[in-house]
Order: sequence, then structure tokens, then C-alpha cells
Amino acid sequence: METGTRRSSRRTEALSRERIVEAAVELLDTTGEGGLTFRALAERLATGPGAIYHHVANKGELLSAATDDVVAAALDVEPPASPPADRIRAVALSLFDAVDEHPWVAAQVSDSLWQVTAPRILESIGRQVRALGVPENDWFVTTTVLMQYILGAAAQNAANARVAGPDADRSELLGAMATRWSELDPGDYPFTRAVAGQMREHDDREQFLSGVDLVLAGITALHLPVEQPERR
Amino acid sequence: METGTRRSSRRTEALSRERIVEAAVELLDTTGEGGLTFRALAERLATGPGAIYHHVANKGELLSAATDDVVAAALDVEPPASPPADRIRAVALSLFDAVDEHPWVAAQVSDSLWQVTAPRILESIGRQVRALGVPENDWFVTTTVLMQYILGAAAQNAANARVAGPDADRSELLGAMATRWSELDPGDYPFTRAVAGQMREHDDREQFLSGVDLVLAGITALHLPVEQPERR
DNA sequence: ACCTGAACACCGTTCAAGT
DNA sequence: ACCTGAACACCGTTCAAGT
Repeated sequence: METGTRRSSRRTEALSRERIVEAAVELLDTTGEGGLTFRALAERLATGPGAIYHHVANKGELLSAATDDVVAAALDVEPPASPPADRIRAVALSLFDAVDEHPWVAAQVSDSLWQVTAPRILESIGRQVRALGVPENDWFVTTTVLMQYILGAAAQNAANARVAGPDADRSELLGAMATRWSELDPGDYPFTRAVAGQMREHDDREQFLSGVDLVLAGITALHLPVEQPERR
Repeated sequence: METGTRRSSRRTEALSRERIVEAAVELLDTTGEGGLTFRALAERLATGPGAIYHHVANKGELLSAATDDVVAAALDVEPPASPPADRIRAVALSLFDAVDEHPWVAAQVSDSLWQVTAPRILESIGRQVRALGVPENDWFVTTTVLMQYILGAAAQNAANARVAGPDADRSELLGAMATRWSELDPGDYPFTRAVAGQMREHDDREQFLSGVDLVLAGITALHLPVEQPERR
């Protein structure tokens, strides 16, 4: 045993863009945004830093490819055979969870090469918008607003989660933040103080879904032809 | 003349946190995200890099303070004496434009120390939500959703604008993007292709305001007590 | 107490030299 | 064609030494 020549167990597999991006995602997940280094990545792939540049133009492209991988995987789940609104909720939640699990994706959302990934999301949500009965003239506005809300909320949620690392006690964090809010100047921040309690109790995913419902209700109110709903 | 001792014209003013943050904002605006360097900042302030650390803990805190400055200025405009919904639109647009003018703010939105700035925005929007007649139990959800949409949309808009620098021809960019969209695989991207034309024609600020209206309509539908509107 | 600026430990990226 | 890894030009941050 331990011949070292068996195909499936050889130590050095050929370098490829695919393997590089995969390793990058792992590194980002494990060590965070700052952990992705060409040196660290090269070591993990048992090669030198220069080798990576034969498959990837630069760090920006690498990050963009990693983001695209994560988003593509999140959108790959087959939506259930349910009404369009529910499918939108499903897609939204899938993206939300993906960003939550890979918080470094959030920073990419506000970055350039993102353009590559945008059509993926637009397509996935847009089909449901169409199925919802939104008139064609409103497809772009409606779908874009949904996408903007979903990504914006996911990004801000991930930012909050990133502050204290993955092992932090969530309710403790919320508690600390709520306390900070209640200590704000009563003259300048009456609303924020009044709302600190609700902040402490809230659940991120529930809050997110409420937002999706809100946008959906807005779409219904503004962009769906009025047909007596249910009643006849 | 040119005595060099007059108070208002001396070349070296005392270093202060305020002056440092101010210079950082200028540098970020002028040279972009990558242009903010302790060396460049020190040169601009006619001092050494180490001096800055006497007033600011590190680069993260500096970026956070710069962001807070910009947001505070954007929220400082007195809202007109108009209905709450219009005041929400005004605040939203003011933030949108601020992020558009200072695109580096977008990246900060998905970053940690942001927490400092969040209450500012929450307070400003929340007061209008309250004036709108939203029941107290829904204050937090409602205001947060608005904030998430506003910041998310602003960030994604800034990202798009950042791709080609400030001098790029906007309609040319949209055209190129629309063309790319129409060249996507018809089997995989039917919706995106169908919507490419609307994307080419759209106006960013208008699109953004439509989104705010959509969220407002959702709030009205879900969170405002039903009272016969206008009619009696 | 504040400033200076050289020095340290890193980083992305390049490129001659190898296979 | 692909890989190697030393070298280059940078960066954030520190710290002894000055005022």
C-alpha cells in the first residue's frame, strides 16, 4: 500500500481555474476576507503564487469568480411547485442564507465585476415576477427593486454578523446593541430609543421575509391589474 | 506682506481628528477607494504616517469616520414641511445622491463599524414612519426595510457607476450592458433578454424612487390601519 | 503630549528561468 | 504551455528618538 501512483489519490492534481476558485471560496469561508492571499492560496494548492496568474487575471477576477460560484449554487435549488410569490420568497431566502454563510460575498455586491452575476439573479426572480401577472412594461422596475432589496438586506445582515465572528452569541450582541441604542441622547434619538426593544427581540430571517412581503405587497398594489381577488 | 506669522494663513495647522477625516474624504473622492493611504494622507497633511495614529486607531476607524461624516451631511438637510411620505422620499434621495457622489461609501455599508452610523439613518426615517401612522409594533420592521432598500439600492447603483470611472458616458455603458444581455443564451436567460431594452432606457434616480414608492405602497397595504382614504 | 520617519512584516504582481 | 519562486513596488502599522 501507499504506492503513491494510484490515480485518485495522487497528491498533485493539475491546476485549473475551477480548482483555484474552489480553493479560494474555502479560504474565504475559513479565514475571512483578509485571509485570501495569493501566497496562502498557492500553499493550499501546493504551488507558487505566480502559477495562479496563469488561470486568473488578478485578485478582483478571483473574488468575482468566487462570488459567482456561491450565487450560482444558491440559485440552483429547484423552486417548489408553488405560487410565484412563494417561489420569490424561496429564492430570496436562499440568497439571504448564502450571503449569511459566506459573508465576504456581501462586500462583492457593491463591487464592479458583480455585473457578471447580476443577470443570474435577475433571471431567477424575473420569471416569478412575470408569473405573478405583472404587465411587461413593469418587469424591469419590479424585478430590480426586488433584487436590490434582497441583496441590500442580505449584505447588511452579513455585515452585522461579521462584526464579532461566527462564534459570537447572537442574543448577547443584540442585547449590547439595544443597550447602546437606549443610551443615545433622548433629544436627538427618540425614535431609535423607542425601537431598541423591538430590535433586541427581532429575528433576522423573519425580518428579512417581512421585507420581501412588504415589497410583494407594494408590487400587488402598484403593478398588478386590479381583479377582484378571490371574491366573485 | 508674506510675514508668515499671520494666524489664518500659516501653513501648518495643528493636526486633529477632524482635519484628518476631512482630508480622508477628499482623498477618497479624488483618488477612489485605493487612493486612501496613510502615506498619501500624511503627505497631504504635511506630516509623517505615524502622526495620524495619534488621532485615529487604524484604517478601519478612519474609513468609518469618513463614512459617518458623509452620511451625517446627507441627513442634515432640513426636510420640507410636507407629508411624511414625501419626507421619506427626500431623505432617501439625499442618501442615494450622497452615495452616488462618494461611491466608496457603498463598500462601507456592508462593513462592520457601520453600526455607528445606522442609528442616524434609522432615526431620520423612523420619525416619518411614525408620522405616517404606522402602529408602534411595526415601527422597527417597517423602518428597517426602508433603510435596507435605500442603502442596498444606493450601493448597487454606486457599484455600477464605479466600473468605468466618473467620466464615462452613461448611455454608452447602458447600451453596452443591454447588448451583452441580449446576447445571453435564449434558453437560459429569456427574461433578462426580454428586459434588456427597459434596462437601456431606465434612469437610475427614477428607478430608485419607484422602488421607494413600492416599499411605501407595501407599508400602506400591510401596516396602515384601514381608514377610508379621502372618501367619506 | 505629540510628532517624526525609518523599519518591519506583509501584500499583489511580474518575470527570468526552468520543465 | 505551464509552472516556479525570487524580486519589485507597494501597503498598514510600530516604535525609538526627538520636540
